[in-house]
Amino acid sequence: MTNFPLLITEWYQRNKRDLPWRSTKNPYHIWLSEIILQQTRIDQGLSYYHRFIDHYPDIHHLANADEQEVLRDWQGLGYYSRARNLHFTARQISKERNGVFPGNYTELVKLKGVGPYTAAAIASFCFGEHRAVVDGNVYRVLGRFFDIELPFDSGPGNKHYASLAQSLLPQKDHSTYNQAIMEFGALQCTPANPNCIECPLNHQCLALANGTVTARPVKEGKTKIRKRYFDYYLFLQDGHVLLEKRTKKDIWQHLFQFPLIERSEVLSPKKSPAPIEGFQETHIFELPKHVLSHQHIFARIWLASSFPDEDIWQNKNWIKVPLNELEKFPLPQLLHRFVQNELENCV
DNA sequence: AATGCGGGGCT
DNA sequence: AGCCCAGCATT
Repeated sequence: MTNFPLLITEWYQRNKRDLPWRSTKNPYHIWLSEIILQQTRIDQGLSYYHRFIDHYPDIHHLANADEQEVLRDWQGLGYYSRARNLHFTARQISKERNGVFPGNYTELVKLKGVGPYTAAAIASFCFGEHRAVVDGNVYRVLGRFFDIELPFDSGPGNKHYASLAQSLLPQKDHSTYNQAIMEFGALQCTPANPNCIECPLNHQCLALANGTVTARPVKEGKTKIRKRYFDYYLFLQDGHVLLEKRTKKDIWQHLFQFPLIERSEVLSPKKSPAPIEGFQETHIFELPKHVLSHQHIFARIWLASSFPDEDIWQNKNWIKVPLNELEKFPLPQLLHRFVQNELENCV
């Protein structure tokens, strides 16, 4: 038996941050915050949370918005399927359930974009269900305190962590404890440089006693990075540009871009063929290397000061967009930055 | 069970 | 350069 939950909760009362979703049980607000915070740090997601609350005060506003508008508000946050699932689920709950969220884990986990973690969080925070949350923080805190050698990203490891977390969940104030263990992982038992010296659990932490703190939790999957080479073609004439929508199952699906040709090797300006008949570039922008979790993208933008004849590209899914409407189209972050920082120099 | 999906921050 | 982040959907 351990007083682990009590110590975690007491630490939380002394150290918790004041965050907007901590002072409500509104399922719409909690759900929105949890979707935004999937694989995303609070510092990065907070402004997006405020923007969505501002633009879509309740779930019906979100349901009645256009998907492209939602994607535009999500621009820069990454994992864009979250935004599409958010919008889909808002429409579903608004139309089919009159805006009322499912009230328990089993029903919540059926929603698109809501998995075991998010369903547990909503069930616990909004409805007081006795259900332990298991996120990256929980893997780390439990993996260290109990010095768990089982990888958390394996089948057996996943089940072990889930049942351990559930067994530790107190009967009283379990919702607060769920918040507490995640906050403890985010602020005290951090991935790098955990503050073990001042930790209230340092006398009972098995990983600290065994000198395995930095080795916990164990993960078996390793990341492999792919290099990609993108040639964008920016046709700029009379205050208009050509855009195309990404439709393939690939990065940035459903976002827009300048017409793109992907090369299989390092770009050679002399050998790169023109994207279309009559293309004549006037400038080449080298974009900074775009570093993502599983790929590095080397991109350049070829600028042409005139459009090709429309009958040449009308069979492609390219659209002609006035520059002052460009901001309505969700772009990948590397193109958004280019538009913000460089495009005005071309016009 | 394994893989793909963003962008930012840290070591 | 590699790992992590209030994970999930797809295959």
